[in-house]
Amino acid sequence: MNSNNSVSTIQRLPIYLRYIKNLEEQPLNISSAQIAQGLHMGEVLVRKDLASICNKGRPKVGYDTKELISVLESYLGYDKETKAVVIGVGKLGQALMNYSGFEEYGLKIVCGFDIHNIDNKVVYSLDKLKDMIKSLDIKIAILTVPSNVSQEIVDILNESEIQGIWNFTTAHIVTNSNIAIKNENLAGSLAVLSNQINKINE
Amino acid sequence: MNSNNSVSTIQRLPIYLRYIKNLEEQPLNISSAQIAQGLHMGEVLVRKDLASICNKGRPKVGYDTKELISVLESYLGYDKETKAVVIGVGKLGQALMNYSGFEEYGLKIVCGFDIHNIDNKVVYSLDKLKDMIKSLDIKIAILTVPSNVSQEIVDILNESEIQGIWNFTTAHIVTNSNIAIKNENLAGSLAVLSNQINKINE
DNA sequence: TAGATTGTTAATCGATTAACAATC
DNA sequence: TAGATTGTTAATCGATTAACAATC
Repeated sequence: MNSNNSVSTIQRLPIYLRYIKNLEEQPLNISSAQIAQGLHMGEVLVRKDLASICNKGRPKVGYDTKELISVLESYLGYDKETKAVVIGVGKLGQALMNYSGFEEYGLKIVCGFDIHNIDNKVVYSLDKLKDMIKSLDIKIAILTVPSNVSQEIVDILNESEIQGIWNFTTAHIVTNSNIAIKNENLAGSLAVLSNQINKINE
Repeated sequence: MNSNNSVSTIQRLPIYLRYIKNLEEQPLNISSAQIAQGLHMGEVLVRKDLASICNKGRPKVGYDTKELISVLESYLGYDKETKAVVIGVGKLGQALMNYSGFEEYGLKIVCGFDIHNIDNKVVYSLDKLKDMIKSLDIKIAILTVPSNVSQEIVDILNESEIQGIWNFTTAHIVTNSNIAIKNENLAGSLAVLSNQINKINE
Protein backbone atom coordinates (compact mmCIF):
# COMPACT_ATOMS: atom_id res chain seq x y z
CA MET A 1 0.00 0.00 0.00
CA ASN A 2 1.06 3.58 -0.60
CA SER A 3 3.65 4.54 2.00
CA ASN A 4 4.26 7.99 0.59
CA ASN A 5 1.86 9.86 2.78
CA SER A 6 2.92 13.02 4.50
CA VAL A 7 4.17 12.93 8.06
CA SER A 8 1.17 14.97 9.20
CA THR A 9 -1.26 12.48 7.70
CA ILE A 10 0.48 9.47 9.19
CA GLN A 11 0.52 11.02 12.65
CA ARG A 12 -3.22 11.45 12.51
CA LEU A 13 -4.05 7.89 11.49
CA PRO A 14 -3.64 6.42 15.00
CA ILE A 15 -5.93 9.17 16.30
CA TYR A 16 -8.69 8.20 13.89
CA LEU A 17 -8.26 4.54 14.76
CA ARG A 18 -8.44 5.22 18.48
CA TYR A 19 -11.50 7.42 18.05
CA ILE A 20 -13.40 4.83 16.05
CA LYS A 21 -12.48 1.96 18.35
CA ASN A 22 -13.52 3.96 21.41
CA LEU A 23 -17.05 4.66 20.15
CA GLU A 24 -19.51 3.08 22.56
CA GLU A 25 -21.86 1.63 20.00
CA GLN A 26 -19.84 0.93 16.93
CA PRO A 27 -21.97 1.86 13.93
CA LEU A 28 -21.95 -0.28 10.80
CA ASN A 29 -20.77 2.72 8.82
CA ILE A 30 -19.09 5.94 9.77
CA SER A 31 -18.70 9.21 7.85
CA SER A 32 -15.80 11.61 7.67
CA ALA A 33 -18.10 14.28 9.10
CA GLN A 34 -18.73 12.22 12.23
CA ILE A 35 -15.03 11.59 12.81
CA ALA A 36 -14.21 15.22 12.13
CA GLN A 37 -16.82 16.45 14.56
CA GLY A 38 -15.71 14.04 17.28
CA LEU A 39 -12.11 15.14 16.98
CA HIS A 40 -12.73 18.82 16.25
CA MET A 41 -11.07 18.68 12.86
CA GLY A 42 -11.96 19.62 9.29
CA GLU A 43 -13.93 16.93 7.53
CA VAL A 44 -12.11 17.29 4.23
CA LEU A 45 -8.86 16.64 6.04
CA VAL A 46 -10.23 13.42 7.49
CA ARG A 47 -11.51 12.37 4.08
CA LYS A 48 -8.20 13.08 2.41
CA ASP A 49 -6.25 11.27 5.08
CA LEU A 50 -8.48 8.21 4.82
CA ALA A 51 -8.46 8.31 1.03
CA SER A 52 -4.68 7.99 1.21
CA ILE A 53 -4.87 4.52 2.73
CA CYS A 54 -8.13 3.13 1.36
CA ASN A 55 -10.68 4.21 -1.19
CA LYS A 56 -13.59 2.31 0.04
CA GLY A 57 -15.74 5.20 1.23
CA ARG A 58 -19.21 5.04 -0.27
CA PRO A 59 -21.13 8.22 -1.06
CA LYS A 60 -24.21 8.62 1.09
CA VAL A 61 -23.05 5.78 3.36
CA GLY A 62 -19.56 6.53 4.61
CA TYR A 63 -16.92 3.97 5.47
CA ASP A 64 -17.54 0.42 6.61
CA THR A 65 -16.44 0.74 10.23
CA LYS A 66 -14.96 -2.71 10.62
CA GLU A 67 -13.14 -2.54 7.35
CA LEU A 68 -11.78 0.92 8.15
CA ILE A 69 -10.47 -0.32 11.48
CA SER A 70 -8.77 -3.27 9.87
CA VAL A 71 -7.25 -1.17 7.07
CA LEU A 72 -5.89 1.30 9.62
CA GLU A 73 -4.52 -1.44 11.86
CA SER A 74 -2.86 -3.15 8.97
CA TYR A 75 -1.43 0.06 7.50
CA LEU A 76 -0.05 1.01 10.91
CA GLY A 77 1.36 -2.48 11.41
CA TYR A 78 -0.59 -3.07 14.62
CA ASP A 79 -1.45 -6.56 13.48
CA LYS A 80 2.11 -7.81 13.39
CA GLU A 81 4.80 -7.76 16.03
CA THR A 82 7.85 -5.51 15.67
CA LYS A 83 10.64 -6.07 18.15
CA ALA A 84 12.42 -3.24 19.91
CA VAL A 85 15.09 -2.75 22.54
CA VAL A 86 15.67 0.07 24.98
CA ILE A 87 19.19 1.45 25.05
CA GLY A 88 20.01 3.26 28.28
CA VAL A 89 18.06 1.84 31.18
CA GLY A 90 17.94 4.93 33.39
CA LYS A 91 14.69 6.25 34.74
CA LEU A 92 13.10 7.03 31.40
CA GLY A 93 14.42 3.81 29.88
CA GLN A 94 13.08 1.71 32.76
CA ALA A 95 9.81 3.55 32.45
CA LEU A 96 9.42 2.64 28.82
CA MET A 97 10.47 -0.96 29.53
CA ASN A 98 7.78 -1.25 32.20
CA TYR A 99 5.18 0.44 30.09
CA SER A 100 3.41 -2.23 28.10
CA GLY A 101 1.22 0.22 26.23
CA PHE A 102 3.21 0.07 23.02
CA GLU A 103 2.19 -3.56 22.51
CA GLU A 104 -1.16 -2.26 21.35
CA TYR A 105 0.75 -0.77 18.45
CA GLY A 106 2.55 -4.01 17.68
CA LEU A 107 5.76 -2.87 19.36
CA LYS A 108 7.28 -5.45 21.67
CA ILE A 109 10.13 -4.28 23.88
CA VAL A 110 12.33 -7.33 24.21
CA CYS A 111 15.10 -6.20 26.55
CA GLY A 112 17.36 -3.34 27.52
CA PHE A 113 21.02 -2.50 27.13
CA ASP A 114 23.18 -0.49 29.49
CA ILE A 115 26.64 -0.31 30.97
CA HIS A 116 25.13 -1.18 34.35
CA ASN A 117 23.01 -4.09 35.49
CA ILE A 118 19.59 -3.10 36.80
CA ASP A 119 17.70 -5.15 39.38
CA ASN A 120 14.62 -6.95 38.11
CA LYS A 121 15.24 -5.94 34.53
CA VAL A 122 16.53 -7.88 31.57
CA VAL A 123 19.50 -5.73 30.75
CA TYR A 124 22.49 -6.71 28.66
CA SER A 125 25.90 -5.22 28.15
CA LEU A 126 26.37 -2.96 25.16
CA ASP A 127 28.99 -5.39 23.81
CA LYS A 128 26.17 -7.72 22.94
CA LEU A 129 24.04 -5.09 21.21
CA LYS A 130 25.04 -5.72 17.61
CA ASP A 131 24.84 -9.50 17.87
CA MET A 132 21.50 -9.53 19.63
CA ILE A 133 19.91 -7.14 17.16
CA LYS A 134 20.80 -9.65 14.50
CA SER A 135 19.95 -12.86 16.32
CA LEU A 136 16.67 -11.61 17.79
CA ASP A 137 15.63 -9.72 14.66
CA ILE A 138 15.24 -6.40 16.46
CA LYS A 139 13.91 -3.65 14.23
CA ILE A 140 13.78 -0.57 16.46
CA ALA A 141 16.14 0.89 19.07
CA ILE A 142 14.56 3.17 21.64
CA LEU A 143 17.31 5.56 22.66
CA THR A 144 17.17 6.82 26.24
CA VAL A 145 20.83 7.29 27.12
CA PRO A 146 22.28 10.55 28.45
CA SER A 147 22.47 13.00 25.54
CA ASN A 148 26.23 13.26 25.62
CA VAL A 149 26.71 9.60 24.71
CA SER A 150 23.92 9.42 22.11
CA GLN A 151 26.13 9.61 19.06
CA GLU A 152 28.51 7.01 20.49
CA ILE A 153 25.65 4.54 20.67
CA VAL A 154 24.37 5.55 17.27
CA ASP A 155 27.82 4.76 15.87
CA ILE A 156 27.41 1.20 17.13
CA LEU A 157 23.87 1.03 15.73
CA ASN A 158 25.15 2.25 12.38
CA GLU A 159 27.17 -0.96 12.15
CA SER A 160 24.21 -3.09 13.15
CA GLU A 161 21.14 -4.30 11.35
CA ILE A 162 18.79 -2.01 13.21
CA GLN A 163 16.18 -0.36 10.97
CA GLY A 164 14.96 2.55 13.04
CA ILE A 165 15.90 4.67 16.05
CA TRP A 166 13.29 6.29 18.27
CA ASN A 167 15.34 9.04 19.85
CA PHE A 168 14.15 10.25 23.26
CA THR A 169 17.39 12.09 23.95
CA THR A 170 17.77 15.78 23.22
CA ALA A 171 20.87 15.20 21.13
CA HIS A 172 20.96 15.49 17.37
CA ILE A 173 22.07 12.14 16.00
CA VAL A 174 23.37 11.12 12.60
CA THR A 175 22.77 7.69 11.06
CA ASN A 176 23.42 5.86 7.82
CA SER A 177 20.83 6.72 5.22
CA ASN A 178 19.30 3.27 5.62
CA ILE A 179 18.37 3.75 9.26
CA ALA A 180 15.22 5.74 9.99
CA ILE A 181 15.16 8.24 12.86
CA LYS A 182 12.26 9.68 14.78
CA ASN A 183 13.10 12.32 17.35
CA GLU A 184 10.76 12.60 20.32
CA ASN A 185 11.14 16.18 21.40
CA LEU A 186 9.53 16.22 24.86
CA ALA A 187 11.30 19.44 25.81
CA GLY A 188 9.79 21.01 22.71
CA SER A 189 6.30 19.87 23.64
CA LEU A 190 6.68 21.29 27.10
CA ALA A 191 7.91 24.58 25.64
CA VAL A 192 4.82 24.78 23.45
CA LEU A 193 2.53 24.10 26.40
CA SER A 194 4.24 26.72 28.58
CA ASN A 195 4.02 29.23 25.79
CA GLN A 196 0.30 28.60 25.35
CA ILE A 197 -0.19 29.08 29.08
CA ASN A 198 1.69 32.36 28.95
CA LYS A 199 -0.44 33.56 26.05
CA ILE A 200 -3.65 32.77 27.90
CA ASN A 201 -2.41 34.67 30.95
CA GLU A 202 -1.41 37.73 28.98
CA MET B 1 8.95 39.00 25.56
CA ASN B 2 7.04 38.12 22.39
CA SER B 3 5.09 34.94 22.99
CA ASN B 4 3.49 34.87 19.55
CA ASN B 5 6.02 32.63 17.91
CA SER B 6 4.89 29.74 15.80
CA VAL B 7 4.68 26.29 17.32
CA SER B 8 7.44 25.06 15.03
CA THR B 9 9.80 27.79 16.20
CA ILE B 10 9.09 27.18 19.87
CA GLN B 11 9.68 23.46 19.52
CA ARG B 12 13.11 24.13 18.09
CA LEU B 13 14.27 26.49 20.82
CA PRO B 14 15.10 23.74 23.35
CA ILE B 15 17.09 21.98 20.64
CA TYR B 16 19.24 25.04 20.06
CA LEU B 17 19.74 25.49 23.77
CA ARG B 18 20.77 21.87 24.25
CA TYR B 19 23.13 22.03 21.32
CA ILE B 20 24.89 25.15 22.55
CA LYS B 21 25.15 23.92 26.13
CA ASN B 22 26.59 20.60 24.97
CA LEU B 23 29.45 22.14 23.02
CA GLU B 24 32.71 20.98 24.53
CA GLU B 25 34.53 24.27 24.45
CA GLN B 26 31.94 26.95 24.70
CA PRO B 27 32.99 29.76 22.36
CA LEU B 28 32.53 33.39 23.36
CA ASN B 29 30.33 33.90 20.32
CA ILE B 30 28.40 31.53 18.11
CA SER B 31 26.94 32.06 14.65
CA SER B 32 23.69 30.81 13.15
CA ALA B 33 25.75 28.98 10.54
CA GLN B 34 27.55 26.97 13.23
CA ILE B 35 24.34 25.97 14.95
CA ALA B 36 22.70 25.14 11.64
CA GLN B 37 25.60 22.96 10.60
CA GLY B 38 25.71 21.13 13.91
CA LEU B 39 22.01 20.35 13.74
CA HIS B 40 21.72 19.81 10.00
CA MET B 41 19.29 22.65 9.53
CA GLY B 42 19.01 25.73 7.34
CA GLU B 43 20.92 28.68 8.73
CA VAL B 44 18.24 31.22 7.86
CA LEU B 45 15.76 29.20 9.87
CA VAL B 46 18.05 29.30 12.90
CA ARG B 47 18.55 33.02 12.49
CA LYS B 48 14.84 33.69 12.18
CA ASP B 49 14.04 31.55 15.18
CA LEU B 50 16.65 33.30 17.30
CA ALA B 51 15.59 36.73 16.06
CA SER B 52 12.14 35.98 17.40
CA ILE B 53 13.36 35.87 20.98
CA CYS B 54 16.33 38.23 20.97
CA ASN B 55 17.84 40.63 18.52
CA LYS B 56 21.29 40.75 19.86
CA GLY B 57 23.10 38.99 17.05
CA ARG B 58 26.03 41.06 15.82
CA PRO B 59 27.05 41.00 12.16
CA LYS B 60 30.45 39.43 11.65
CA VAL B 61 30.48 38.18 15.25
CA GLY B 62 27.36 36.14 15.86
CA TYR B 63 25.57 35.79 19.17
CA ASP B 64 27.10 36.14 22.60
CA THR B 65 26.98 32.51 23.71
CA LYS B 66 26.32 33.14 27.38
CA GLU B 67 23.69 35.73 26.69
CA LEU B 68 21.97 33.49 24.14
CA ILE B 69 21.85 30.65 26.65
CA SER B 70 20.36 32.88 29.28
CA VAL B 71 17.79 34.39 26.91
CA LEU B 72 16.72 30.91 25.79
CA GLU B 73 16.52 29.61 29.35
CA SER B 74 14.50 32.56 30.46
CA TYR B 75 12.17 32.48 27.44
CA LEU B 76 11.59 28.76 27.99
CA GLY B 77 11.04 29.29 31.70
CA TYR B 78 13.86 26.94 32.71
CA ASP B 79 14.98 29.41 35.34
CA LYS B 80 11.83 29.29 37.39
CA GLU B 81 9.98 26.34 38.86
CA THR B 82 6.60 25.28 37.51
CA LYS B 83 4.71 22.69 39.52
CA ALA B 84 2.98 19.73 37.93
CA VAL B 85 1.05 16.66 39.00
CA VAL B 86 0.63 13.30 37.31
CA ILE B 87 -2.94 12.09 37.00
CA GLY B 88 -3.19 8.34 36.54
CA VAL B 89 -0.30 6.57 38.21
CA GLY B 90 -0.19 3.45 36.05
CA LYS B 91 2.99 2.34 34.36
CA LEU B 92 3.46 5.42 32.23
CA GLY B 93 2.41 7.72 35.06
CA GLN B 94 4.84 6.10 37.51
CA ALA B 95 7.49 6.30 34.85
CA LEU B 96 7.08 10.03 34.49
CA MET B 97 6.94 10.48 38.26
CA ASN B 98 10.24 8.64 38.64
CA TYR B 99 11.84 10.45 35.77
CA SER B 100 13.47 13.56 37.12
CA GLY B 101 14.59 14.80 33.71
CA PHE B 102 11.90 17.44 33.42
CA GLU B 103 13.40 19.37 36.32
CA GLU B 104 16.03 20.58 33.90
CA TYR B 105 13.16 22.36 32.15
CA GLY B 106 11.87 23.89 35.35
CA LEU B 107 9.06 21.35 35.67
CA LYS B 108 8.71 19.88 39.14
CA ILE B 109 6.40 16.90 39.50
CA VAL B 110 4.96 17.28 42.98
CA CYS B 111 2.74 14.23 43.38
CA GLY B 112 0.32 11.89 41.65
CA PHE B 113 -3.40 11.27 41.74
CA ASP B 114 -5.17 7.99 41.19
CA ILE B 115 -8.08 5.91 42.40
CA HIS B 116 -5.59 3.41 43.81
CA ASN B 117 -2.75 3.80 46.25
CA ILE B 118 0.63 2.92 44.85
CA ASP B 119 3.51 1.65 47.01
CA ASN B 120 6.41 4.03 47.45
CA LYS B 121 4.68 6.82 45.60
CA VAL B 122 3.04 9.99 46.81
CA VAL B 123 -0.40 9.41 45.38
CA TYR B 124 -3.60 11.12 46.45
CA SER B 125 -7.23 10.40 45.83
CA LEU B 126 -8.90 12.24 42.97
CA ASP B 127 -11.29 13.87 45.47
CA LYS B 128 -8.40 16.02 46.58
CA LEU B 129 -7.34 17.06 43.09
CA LYS B 130 -9.12 20.41 42.84
CA ASP B 131 -8.17 21.55 46.32
CA MET B 132 -4.55 20.57 46.01
CA ILE B 133 -4.14 22.27 42.64
CA LYS B 134 -5.23 25.44 44.36
CA SER B 135 -3.33 25.09 47.60
CA LEU B 136 -0.07 23.90 46.07
CA ASP B 137 -0.28 26.28 43.12
CA ILE B 138 -0.04 23.50 40.52
CA LYS B 139 0.13 24.80 36.96
CA ILE B 140 0.28 21.68 34.80
CA ALA B 141 -1.53 18.34 34.88
CA ILE B 142 0.23 15.46 33.16
CA LEU B 143 -2.54 13.15 32.01
CA THR B 144 -1.69 9.44 31.92
CA VAL B 145 -5.00 7.80 32.72
CA PRO B 146 -6.63 5.13 30.52
CA SER B 147 -8.04 6.86 27.43
CA ASN B 148 -11.63 6.02 28.22
CA VAL B 149 -11.65 8.09 31.42
CA SER B 150 -9.66 11.04 30.05
CA GLN B 151 -12.61 13.35 29.51
CA GLU B 152 -14.00 12.54 32.96
CA ILE B 153 -10.79 13.78 34.54
CA VAL B 154 -10.66 16.78 32.24
CA ASP B 155 -14.15 17.69 33.43
CA ILE B 156 -12.77 17.90 36.96
CA LEU B 157 -9.76 19.89 35.77
CA ASN B 158 -12.09 22.30 33.97
CA GLU B 159 -13.46 23.27 37.36
CA SER B 160 -10.01 23.68 38.84
CA GLU B 161 -7.35 26.32 38.58
CA ILE B 162 -5.06 24.25 36.44
CA GLN B 163 -3.49 26.17 33.56
CA GLY B 164 -2.32 23.47 31.21
CA ILE B 165 -2.79 19.78 30.43
CA TRP B 166 -0.04 17.65 28.95
CA ASN B 167 -2.08 14.84 27.45
CA PHE B 168 -0.27 11.51 27.06
CA THR B 169 -3.50 9.61 26.44
CA THR B 170 -4.73 8.89 22.94
CA ALA B 171 -8.11 10.43 23.65
CA HIS B 172 -9.24 13.74 22.26
CA ILE B 173 -10.05 16.01 25.19
CA VAL B 174 -11.98 19.24 25.45
CA THR B 175 -11.19 21.99 27.96
CA ASN B 176 -12.31 25.47 28.81
CA SER B 177 -10.73 28.04 26.56
CA ASN B 178 -8.53 29.20 29.42
CA ILE B 179 -6.78 25.87 29.85
CA ALA B 180 -3.96 25.07 27.42
CA ILE B 181 -3.61 21.55 26.01
CA LYS B 182 -0.62 19.81 24.50
CA ASN B 183 -1.23 16.37 23.08
CA GLU B 184 1.72 13.99 23.13
CA ASN B 185 0.98 11.64 20.27
CA LEU B 186 3.42 8.77 20.87
CA ALA B 187 1.39 6.41 18.68
CA GLY B 188 1.70 8.96 15.90
CA SER B 189 5.47 9.16 16.32
CA LEU B 190 5.76 5.41 16.16
CA ALA B 191 3.60 5.34 13.03
CA VAL B 192 5.91 7.85 11.36
CA LEU B 193 8.98 5.81 12.30
CA SER B 194 7.47 2.56 11.01
CA ASN B 195 6.45 4.25 7.80
CA GLN B 196 9.97 5.57 7.25
CA ILE B 197 11.35 2.08 7.83
CA ASN B 198 8.92 0.66 5.29
CA LYS B 199 9.94 3.27 2.75
CA ILE B 200 13.62 2.47 3.17
CA ASN B 201 12.90 -1.23 2.72
CA GLU B 202 10.85 -0.74 -0.44
C1' DT C 1 -35.14 12.02 -8.67
C1' DA C 2 -33.22 14.39 -4.63
C1' DG C 3 -30.03 14.39 -1.11
C1' DA C 4 -26.06 12.85 1.30
C1' DT C 5 -21.55 11.86 1.22
C1' DT C 6 -17.30 10.81 -1.16
C1' DG C 7 -13.18 12.19 -3.80
C1' DT C 8 -10.82 15.84 -6.52
C1' DT C 9 -9.37 20.29 -8.23
C1' DA C 10 -8.40 25.02 -7.09
C1' DA C 11 -7.52 28.57 -3.52
C1' DT C 12 -5.55 29.88 0.72
C1' DC C 13 -2.55 29.91 4.36
C1' DG C 14 1.69 29.32 6.83
C1' DA C 15 6.34 27.71 7.16
C1' DT C 16 10.75 27.33 5.00
C1' DT C 17 14.19 28.84 1.84
C1' DA C 18 16.44 32.09 -1.34
C1' DA C 19 18.03 36.56 -2.36
C1' DC C 20 19.67 40.60 -0.68
C1' DA C 21 20.33 44.78 2.03
C1' DA C 22 22.30 46.43 6.48
C1' DT C 23 26.09 46.61 9.59
C1' DC C 24 30.03 45.79 12.22
C1' DT D 1 37.78 49.02 2.73
C1' DA D 2 36.49 44.15 2.30
C1' DG D 3 34.37 40.36 4.20
C1' DA D 4 31.50 38.03 7.37
C1' DT D 5 27.37 37.64 9.44
C1' DT D 6 22.93 39.41 10.77
C1' DG D 7 18.07 40.58 9.76
C1' DT D 8 14.46 41.31 6.22
C1' DT D 9 11.86 41.01 1.98
C1' DA D 10 10.36 38.05 -1.75
C1' DA D 11 9.83 33.34 -3.63
C1' DT D 12 8.85 28.62 -3.00
C1' DC D 13 6.94 24.75 -1.11
C1' DG D 14 3.67 21.94 1.29
C1' DA D 15 -0.35 21.39 4.08
C1' DT D 16 -5.03 22.68 4.88
C1' DT D 17 -9.38 24.40 3.44
C1' DA D 18 -12.95 25.74 0.08
C1' DA D 19 -15.53 24.76 -3.90
C1' DC D 20 -17.40 21.46 -6.63
C1' DA D 21 -18.10 17.36 -9.44
C1' DA D 22 -19.09 12.32 -9.05
C1' DT D 23 -21.90 8.71 -7.25
C1' DC D 24 -24.78 5.88 -4.69
